[in-house]
Amino acid sequence: MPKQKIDKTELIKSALKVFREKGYHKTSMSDIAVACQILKGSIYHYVASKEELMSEVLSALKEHYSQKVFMMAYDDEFDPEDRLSMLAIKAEDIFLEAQNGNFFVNIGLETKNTVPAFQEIIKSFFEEWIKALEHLFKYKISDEEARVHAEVVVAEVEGAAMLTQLLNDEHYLKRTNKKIVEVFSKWTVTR
Amino acid sequence: MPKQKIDKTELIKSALKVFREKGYHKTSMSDIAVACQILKGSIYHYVASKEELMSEVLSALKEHYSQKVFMMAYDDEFDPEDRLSMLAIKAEDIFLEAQNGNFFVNIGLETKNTVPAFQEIIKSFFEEWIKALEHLFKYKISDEEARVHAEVVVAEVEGAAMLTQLLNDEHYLKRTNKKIVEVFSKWTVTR
Amino acid sequence: MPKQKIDKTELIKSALKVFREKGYHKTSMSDIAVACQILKGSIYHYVASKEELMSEVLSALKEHYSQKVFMMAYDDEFDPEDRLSMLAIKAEDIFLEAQNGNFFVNIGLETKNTVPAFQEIIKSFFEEWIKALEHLFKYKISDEEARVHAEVVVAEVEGAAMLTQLLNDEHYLKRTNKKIVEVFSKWTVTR
Amino acid sequence: MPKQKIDKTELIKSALKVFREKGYHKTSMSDIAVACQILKGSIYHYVASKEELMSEVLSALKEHYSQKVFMMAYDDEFDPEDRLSMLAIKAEDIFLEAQNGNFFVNIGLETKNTVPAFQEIIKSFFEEWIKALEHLFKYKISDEEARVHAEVVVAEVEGAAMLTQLLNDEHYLKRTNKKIVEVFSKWTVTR
DNA sequence: AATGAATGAGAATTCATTCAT
DNA sequence: AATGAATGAATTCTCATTCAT
Repeated sequence: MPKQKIDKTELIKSALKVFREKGYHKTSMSDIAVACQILKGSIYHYVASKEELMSEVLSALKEHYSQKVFMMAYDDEFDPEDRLSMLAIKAEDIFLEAQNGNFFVNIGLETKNTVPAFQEIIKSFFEEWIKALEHLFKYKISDEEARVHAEVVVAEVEGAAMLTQLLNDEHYLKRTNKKIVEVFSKWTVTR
Repeated sequence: MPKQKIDKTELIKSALKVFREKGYHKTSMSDIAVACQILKGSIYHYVASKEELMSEVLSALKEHYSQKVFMMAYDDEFDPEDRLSMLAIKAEDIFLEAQNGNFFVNIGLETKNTVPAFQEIIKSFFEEWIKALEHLFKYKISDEEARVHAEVVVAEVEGAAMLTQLLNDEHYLKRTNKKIVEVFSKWTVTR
Repeated sequence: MPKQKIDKTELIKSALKVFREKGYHKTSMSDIAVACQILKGSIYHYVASKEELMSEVLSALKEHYSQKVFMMAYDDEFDPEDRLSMLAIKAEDIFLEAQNGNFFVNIGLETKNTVPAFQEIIKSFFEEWIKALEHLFKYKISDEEARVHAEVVVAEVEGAAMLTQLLNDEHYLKRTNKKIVEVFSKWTVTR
Repeated sequence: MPKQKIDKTELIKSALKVFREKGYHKTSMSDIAVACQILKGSIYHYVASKEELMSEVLSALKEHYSQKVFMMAYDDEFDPEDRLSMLAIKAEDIFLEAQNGNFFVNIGLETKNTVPAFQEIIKSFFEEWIKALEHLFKYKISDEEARVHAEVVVAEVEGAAMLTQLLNDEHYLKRTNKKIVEVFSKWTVTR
């Protein structure tokens, strides 16, 4: 009696939720099955392994960021200031909503030496993020400075997100985001 | 052949090495036993459980930082500039040597929702670090600014360490450390 | 080779056999797995733990006694004398067949201070047994006397079963059962 | 630094306490070591194995009953009635004090099929008990009846002790002991 | 497609026992 | 005698994965 109970998108969404909560190694296929209300064995109709499932989760999430968040940096309909603001707000929302920081960071650190397969996609997430910021900063500062500043900003945000998580205090992340936008606004255009 | 093969300090050192490499959940007691060249079961002479072992590792490491690193911030024999420099160098060395970033961050993020017992000690590590920096910054800026700046610096360093790890490029961490020391030197004393 | 190899009823029957033989603590999940010809791990498809397995065994066995043995005390199609006789015969058969006395007694005594979870169901077994006898005795003696006598009879039978087991001699149990039926027959109805 | 910390008698007493509480299989050498405040390894100076330890415990306890309890049955300084009374009181005290019923029964049932070595001594305990009662009953009834009645009395007491334990109600044991003494007193001497 | 029973390797932990000091 | 570290086998339980239905 085969009846489609879920589709792959739902599986990936549920898996993300569980992986976010418990991390990669501590999440069992059973946990995920419970989360999508199917049986453990059925997961293998959609993916070949736990590792592949996580890869798909990471890809889907990265795609989401690319198209819904980083993309905003290139949208000429808005001022660069507004675009940066929007980026910052989106990022903050995502971090705080999930209450678990940046998924790419969490999984990246946890699996660095145990599941190398995930590193590539995680790397590309950060590259895109840095590039989006770099693009905006180029409106105001030199190409070289823009790259450096983009890297610094990503580091600051991630560092703040981590403190927010480990010290259970949202102010680290909020203050950092505010500062980033302010600094940008104050720059006089030099190019 | 019952004869002292290891002592608790060695066990904790070996455990740290393995936990650093594979994280908490992916490390098995067997992995640790291999690392200390004893049998799995013998570990239970020293600690009651894997969780307790990790707690001891975290405590020992925090103690090490307190006494060998953060302590330097309070050593009046050196200029504040030099003390900050020394702090930065020490921290950088540790991060890069281990090739696995900040142990407290890695374990803290991995176990946040799965082993709450570790959060307290991890929190205290960051508190001490922030306080050490705050103490130094107070030589040059107001009390309130000093606290804020200390938090920012920790976030920056950790963010950079994370990028260094995930993107496999040491320059993030090195640049950040350099910048922090430079900024400090440039401040004219205002108090 | 995933195909139905056993069902839960079989698991419980096999577990009962092994528990009867070796008791609770000395029986390993491995022993039970061997008895049902499945793998150790597979047992956990049916029950969550050894403790739960024993609970299910006790429940199933109590249910069996309720419906196949104690129930006979209330069957109006037979004389009270015959009903008591049938009860005694059934009980004797079961004790002697298993060669291990009364499972509820054995497990109850073994686990009294180590697995309190079993006590409830064991208690209820004895309560039902006493009530069944009490019901029969009420045909001949006062309500109060009937209760006391039911308790005494259960104690006598269990004491005899124990001696039969520990001294390896069936005569204790057989004699006791005979006496109980005889005493009942000799009572002149007083109510 | 070898200093006598305990003697064998103390070891056996402590072991009895723990075995009574947790049974044979669930008691670990470690539990016993804790109870006598020595180290696990030191137990092996006194006994060669856990099994030997239990054997010594059983022997010591049986010896105690022989000399302090059953012996009373043969003491011509008292009336047979008084002797039986004393026996009953002693037995009741012991059962109720320990709150764990009859040690010989508990261990006998638990280890019947797993540690045959204990059965011999357990058997001899019951034989002596029965013989002591038989000796007293012979004052009033025929040799053959005396033996049978002694067996019945032991069964009744043990059955009642078991109910007292499993149903958590002292009245079973107390009522049985009272009855036994009363019945004895009522017998007119027939020999 | 979905089920759910089965697998088998491996996890953490316990424990009786040994033995050099 | 006592210690306490070490052993190694066994125990309970978990889990990713397979596959007949």
